[in-house]
Parts: sequence; structure tokens; C-alpha cells
Amino acid sequence: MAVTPRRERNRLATLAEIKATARAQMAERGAAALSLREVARQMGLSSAAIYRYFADRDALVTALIVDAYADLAAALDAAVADHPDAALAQRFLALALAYRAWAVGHPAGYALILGTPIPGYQAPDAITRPAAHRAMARLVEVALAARGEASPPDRAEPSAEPLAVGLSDLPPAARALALAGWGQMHGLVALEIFGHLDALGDDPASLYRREMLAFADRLGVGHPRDRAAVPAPAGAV
Amino acid sequence: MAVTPRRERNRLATLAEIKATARAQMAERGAAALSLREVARQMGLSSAAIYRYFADRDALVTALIVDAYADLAAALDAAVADHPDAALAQRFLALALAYRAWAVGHPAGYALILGTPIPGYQAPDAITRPAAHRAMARLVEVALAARGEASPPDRAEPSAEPLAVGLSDLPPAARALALAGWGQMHGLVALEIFGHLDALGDDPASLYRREMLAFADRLGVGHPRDRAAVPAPAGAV
DNA sequence: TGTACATCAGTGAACGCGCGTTCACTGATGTAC
DNA sequence: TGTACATCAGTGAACGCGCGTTCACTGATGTAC
Repeated sequence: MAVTPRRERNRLATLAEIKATARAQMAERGAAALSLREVARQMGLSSAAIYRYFADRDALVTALIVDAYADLAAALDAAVADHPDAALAQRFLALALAYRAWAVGHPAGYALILGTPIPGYQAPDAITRPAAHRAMARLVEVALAARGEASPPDRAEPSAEPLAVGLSDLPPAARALALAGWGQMHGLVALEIFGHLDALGDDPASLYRREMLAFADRLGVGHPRDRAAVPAPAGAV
Repeated sequence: MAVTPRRERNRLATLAEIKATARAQMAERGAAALSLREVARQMGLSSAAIYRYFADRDALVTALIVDAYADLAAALDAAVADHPDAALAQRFLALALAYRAWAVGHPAGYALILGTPIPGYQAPDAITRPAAHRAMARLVEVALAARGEASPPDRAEPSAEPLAVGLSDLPPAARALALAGWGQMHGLVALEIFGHLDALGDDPASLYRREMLAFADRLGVGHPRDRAAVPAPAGAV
């Protein structure tokens, strides 16, 4: 009965193809070099046809950003869903490894959402922010649990709906913890996928894993290191 | 006697003005949007005149990259020069704080050297790599000292000449330590200057300081945490 | 000190290019009766 | 089942733009004698 009509299906397929082509192009030449005309050309469409699907270039970029966040969120959800009853440290580690795996597998997508902003493009926060929140939901849960500030929400259907609480709504201690973790994840991942570790002989994967294990150590509630480090030092530095 | 002749001086001044104008433009519109014509326009030059100073656009970009690395290197050198006899942890902290300060003060420069690569631009490694090495020299020293692998070189004139040893020449343990530190520095700094912490109420400076203090803790030679964390865990994660 | 010549910073016009976007249109797909 | 009409995906030509780069040139600055 409520079968999607043919036209609708075609439309959705073309829309998906536009986005996939754009993604491939970004992967090859960088997010900032995305060209509507080139996308159309590769698809065998006239450039004007794209405007049946996206109001303008920025709308396509926004759609790609939202997709990338959603894809990352799904990867992170899946990672923790695999270890529903694991200890905090293990849940964090699974999360962190999945985060890097997604970034390494989708460097253009990662650059799009977390790299240098695209010149001339201004993300519409109302659309982009919830997607970003959603991607950080599992990390927020872990930070909350680590600080004992609240129990994680029902985890039976982890990817069901966006968390009411985003990074910005976390209590300060949990937020600082989440940001510290995210910072470490992002730092090593960004250095790796943008090629700054290339010349070094290291295996970025094991370096990353080691650092994430070290961080997982800190997830015990009120770990002494964190307490000791908070106040500014007496020295002049 | 050996006074730089007028023509030479003018030439150098114009060259510097081109770079300064380009830097300002990058700061406003992003590194990828740098335009030779726009630079010339802002300087009241014809666009062709730029080609008296740079072979092409890429040459200008390369010069800007080298300058940015040199500027960062100078900032880091100055930071440790202020604390010649400080303990390792304090030297690292001074370094880390100077790193963030430079990045926050020169976001476009930071994006240029450590952000998403510019589409279509390929850095000439032979020119760019030594500059990058030079910028990392002080961090390399600290990592070496932390691991007791070698004594830091003569620090009487810290910015005098490039270190013979770069990140890639470090012994594995020291290199891993240096990369871990750099990763943390880069992660928080990149999130901050590219606006991903904007919506949060936090003070990025104190978050950063706190994390760097925690990392400085690990600089004791053979700190137990590092030893414990190196081997992969027995668990399935 | 004056003259002839060389250097070279800067000009202005032109090249070919690819871009985002608009517009009036065609023709196939769907709907109402 | 057939016909008339509405929808709408896609076309092709055109718009104005800014870009990087080249080229033959002008005219001021410097040098040799």
C-alpha cells in the first residue's frame, strides 16, 4: 500500500548519488574543492539539474556534514553496543578505537566536520549542532558515568533517539573529562589522517591505543591525578 | 660598507608586505582562499607584479608555511629559554602553554601548517620538513630528557641552529612520548581554534592547562603508568 | 661630473578556465475523470 | 480504457565573476667609464 512511488524512489536515489559523488570528490581533492559542476559532470547530468535537489552549494555541504555526523554517531553507537555490560574503561576504549577507525576510514568526512572550516561556508547551527551532539552522545554517557553525576540513560536501544543532554549540558567535571578525552582522540587522529605522522616510522594505531588506555585509567571516579592537577601550580610558570 | 643597497631593501620590504598581506587574507577567509590577485589589489599592485617575487601561487604558500613554522619555533624556543634550569615537567608545561598561545594568536598560521591540507597544493617536503623539524626541536629535547636516552644539546643558545635529531630520529620510547604530548596539544588546540568548543561554557585555556599538567606528570623517567599501559590488554576489546 | 648603458620593478592587456546560479524550455511520468 | 491535464526531472544556453599566469612594454634606479 504505502509503497514509495516510483518517482519518489528515483528522486531519493539521485539525491543519494549526488551526495555519494560529492563525497568521493571531497575525498580526492579536499572538502574545500567541492564543485557542483564537477559532481553533475561525473553523473552525466547538466549542472542545472543539481538545483532540483539542493538549493545551492552550501545546502549540499550542510547535508554532507549532517550525514558525516550521523555516520560517525552510528559507528560509535555500534562500538558500545558490542560491550553493553563492560566496565567504564573498556567502554571508553571501544569508543575511542571506533572513533579512530571511522576517521581513518572516512578522512574526507572527518575533515569536513572537524577540520579547517571551508572558506565562505557558514554552517547553519540549528541543523549542524544537533548532529554534532548526537555524535558525542556516547562519550557524554561515559563521562557522566565516570563522574557518577548521573546514570547513563536506557541503553537498550542506544541509537534510538538523540540524548537530551549534550556536551554543553554536562556538569563541569564530567564535561572537562569528556573534552579532555575528545581532545586526545582528535589530536592523534587529526595528526594521523592529515599526514603529519607519515614520515615517522611509528604505527599510529598502537600509539593511539596506548594513549587511550592511559586515559581510560583516569576514568575511575575522582581519580587522584585529576584532583591533584586541577589547582594551578605554585611555581612561576 | 656592506650596507644593503636601496633596491635590495625595497625588494625585501615588498616581499615582506606580500607575505603579510597574504597572511591577513588567510586569517580572514581561510588558507584555501588565498588569491594572488586579491593580495596585489590590496597592495595597489598589478597582479602581474607578484610574479617578480614568487614563481607562482604555490611558492607563496610554501614561503608562508616556512615562516609559520619558524615563528612557532621561535615562540617555543623563547618559552623554554625563560626557564633554563627548570625541572622537566615545568619545561614541558612552558612549552605546551607557549604552543597554545601561538596557535590562538595565529589561527590562520596554525591552520596552514597543521590543518586540513589546501586542495591542489602539495608541499615540497625538502623545504617544508626541516622547518617542521625545527619547530618540534624543543619538544624532542624534553622527550629525550624524560626518557634519559640522551642529554639535551647545549642550551646556551637555544635557537641557534636546527637540531640534528628530529622526531623521526628519536628512539622509540622517546618518540612515542613526544607524539603523545604533541597529540594532546594539537587536539585541544585544534578543537578550540576551529570553533568546536565555542558553544561550551568552558574556558579552553584552563582545560588545556589542566591536561598539560596531567601529561607533565608522566614525564618522570619510566613512569609506572607508561610501563603498565604499553602491552595490549588481555581483554577482548 | 656627465653620459651611455644595463638592470629590473612594475604595468596593462589579454589568455583560457571553471565556477555558482538563473531561466525559459522539453518531455516523460503520474493523476483525474 | 482512454483522454486531458498537471507535475516535475532534466536540458542547454547564458550571466557575470574571479582566478592564475603570460607577454611585450615603460620608466626609474643603479653602474661603468
